[in-house]
Amino acid sequence: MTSAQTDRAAVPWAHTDEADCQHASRILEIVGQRWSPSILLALARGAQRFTEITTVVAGLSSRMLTLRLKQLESARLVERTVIPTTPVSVRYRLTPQGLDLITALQPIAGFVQRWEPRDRS
Amino acid sequence: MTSAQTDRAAVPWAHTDEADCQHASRILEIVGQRWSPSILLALARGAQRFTEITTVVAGLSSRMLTLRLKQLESARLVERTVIPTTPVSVRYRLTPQGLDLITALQPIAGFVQRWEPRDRS
DNA sequence: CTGGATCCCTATCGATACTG
DNA sequence: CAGTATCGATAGGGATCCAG
Repeated sequence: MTSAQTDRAAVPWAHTDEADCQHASRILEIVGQRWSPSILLALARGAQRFTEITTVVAGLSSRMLTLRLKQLESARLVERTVIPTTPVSVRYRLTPQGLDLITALQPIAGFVQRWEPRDRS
Repeated sequence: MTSAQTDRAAVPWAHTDEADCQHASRILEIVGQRWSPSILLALARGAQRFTEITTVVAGLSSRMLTLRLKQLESARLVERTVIPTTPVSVRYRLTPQGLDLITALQPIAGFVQRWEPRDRS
């Protein structure tokens, strides 16, 4: 129990190096942004239209949604499709990568449920 | 069911509700902060002293470390222990909750390795 | 060694108004 | 419907200096 009482071979994060951490940080900084989780959740649940997302996510302005969607799109988590009707409609969908991220985020939900004080009525 | 073509019973995030999302957002906003992942990683790998962390995490100033540690502490992810030597030394450790968070963050590392383009310029 | 206090610049956000 | 433009307030972050 001197410096590291943990077994490096047994714990998965032991061989997470700085480079991985940098990469993970970028993802976490995107996902950690305000509104990002809510937007991803909305998309995961089937929302596709711009206005639909602003409706589902309470308090989200169109301005912020635009900003977030651009980020998520350049992170290749969300795909934007323009359908040339009149007027044009735009559809947003999670990419396979985005879906994978949602899956990777699931343990966080579990963590929250384990530790967050549940108010039961 | 309305417009969701997904099977609610099959996909785990389907029954993630807004409340869970709010809770998860708070965690993600903390973890997504600049330096937070690096600090958590440093602690997970055995760093305990203040200066040790600033050394391990390149570019991290004492000011930012102070701020982040306070956040992590009030989120109950990190525990601060003062050892009354002369001069006093302070030890930071991950709480069980903090360790659990690290574990919950592991899939993110997996995600990154799956999708991040390996840089071979 | 472990921070706290300032300064100062920038990024971010919300509100509002406007457009094709 | 799906955004863009602008503004003002605030929060974040780096640099620097200081203190117990």
